[in-house]
Amino acid sequence: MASQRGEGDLTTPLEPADRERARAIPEAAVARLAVYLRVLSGMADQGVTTVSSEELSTAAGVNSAKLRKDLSYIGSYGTRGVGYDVEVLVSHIERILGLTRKHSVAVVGIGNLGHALANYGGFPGRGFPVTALFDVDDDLVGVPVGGIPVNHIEDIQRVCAEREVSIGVIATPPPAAQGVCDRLVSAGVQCILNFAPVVLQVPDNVEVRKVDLAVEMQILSFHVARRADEAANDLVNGIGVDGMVIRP
Amino acid sequence: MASQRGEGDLTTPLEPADRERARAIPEAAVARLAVYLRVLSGMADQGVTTVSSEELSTAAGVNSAKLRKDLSYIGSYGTRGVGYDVEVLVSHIERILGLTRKHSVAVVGIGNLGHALANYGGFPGRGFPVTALFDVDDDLVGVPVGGIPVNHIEDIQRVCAEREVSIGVIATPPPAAQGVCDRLVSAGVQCILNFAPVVLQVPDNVEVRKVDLAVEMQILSFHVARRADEAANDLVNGIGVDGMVIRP
DNA sequence: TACCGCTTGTGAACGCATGCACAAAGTCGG
DNA sequence: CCGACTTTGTGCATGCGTTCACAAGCGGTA
Repeated sequence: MASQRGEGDLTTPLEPADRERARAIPEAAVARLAVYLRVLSGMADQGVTTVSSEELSTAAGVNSAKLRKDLSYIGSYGTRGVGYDVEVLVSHIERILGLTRKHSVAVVGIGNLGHALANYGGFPGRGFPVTALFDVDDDLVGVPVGGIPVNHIEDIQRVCAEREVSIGVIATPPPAAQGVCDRLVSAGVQCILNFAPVVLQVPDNVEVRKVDLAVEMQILSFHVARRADEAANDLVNGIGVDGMVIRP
Repeated sequence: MASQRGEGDLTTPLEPADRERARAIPEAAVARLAVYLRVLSGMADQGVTTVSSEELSTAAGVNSAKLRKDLSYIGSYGTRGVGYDVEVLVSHIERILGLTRKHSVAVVGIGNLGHALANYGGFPGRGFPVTALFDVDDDLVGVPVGGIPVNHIEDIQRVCAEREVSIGVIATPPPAAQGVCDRLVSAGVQCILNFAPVVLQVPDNVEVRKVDLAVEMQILSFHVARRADEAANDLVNGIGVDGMVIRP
């Protein structure tokens, strides 16, 4: 048990054992870890010190076995017969997710969405300070939004370097997205969160996550349609909408 | 070829063959179909009439085999040796995704994000008109946002019924989310898009999709950390940051 | 008409993620 | 100190999704 680590030390960030684990964590599990972390933080705020996999999993909306497996990816920090120490788990997940380091965020495209993002003011969950804003519109340049003055998009490279931006958020109209993305990449940004409904082309060393409202809506639409369809289907098969069989 | 269907006819929406297929489409494939649809629409606008799986797949950022399999879920609409007719594919995907019907959207929580969403004015991709806005703040009630006056949250049930809302969007602060969700559900809304960082509890017949910025950021953070870690690891193993071996 | 080249559609193999079920391991009460 | 109870951690089986590879099918050409 020779662990316990300082904050954001980039040269020796994790013990070798943890390091190999970090490689092996499935993407899906990483997303859930973030959810567990939020639930755990809430519990810690309420003074809860210990939690079982059963409690935590229901609060996070997953299967308890899945939860335990997810936690096992990052090591064994529970006590059999008791559960998990909330504080320990929180700090351990934070370390695995790299949250001991601050991640400076730049938002590009200060339209409606960009405004909303900038005004979140330090992203939800903290640890993600927005330190730079960009837009093409000269009228916006210099105007402070959420306390930060907007820079012109031409200055991306310089400003991102100065402020050590590690995450770029693209909130531009679709046609501008790829160009902005290219600039962010050439400015050394390796992680991009893309709100524009465009498939971005990036080099292998850059990580892109996309948030696509249109796609989300259309997935919901699909389910509406499927349901309406099943209902119609059941009707012609003699089953009423309430599940009662009409013609037995 | 006894197909071709009218618009949003809820009683006989799909041919039996299509109906069974719709059940079987994997969730992941549905999400990609929405992406294909967008790419195809763009192509159609540029006058492209035919596209091969290879072209379409690279434009959509996926493997060509995956694309063909995805399309096979919705039927065989390609021509061997030639490719797919863009128009045919567009209208077929639209039908499968249920986009021949308009889906009325309600946004709850008119803060920064709610404003941004309301102002999108008919959601990206069209076919998702925002027809109702809600907030608890009395000062907001009656104020038009994006052309639609805000209603008080107490009136959700009545207004949603009147305007036949089929999709509810939750953009409230976290503590309010579950309450709002419950009201939407009791108002008969069966599809919810949740922007609040909360795990919603809903009955089985309700479909929830969540957009969680904090989680997205944390996933990116994880990759930043993993990368920094690999770099450190490679350094101690004698591999420089540019991939060159220092001590062979 | 018969051949050739191109592209689709899909059977089959593979790999990843999920869920089950249980042994291991710890606590607590007597 | 021991035994009963609780909860973790994980080996294993199952199912889903992705990828490969190729036969089937179509248009163009001679």
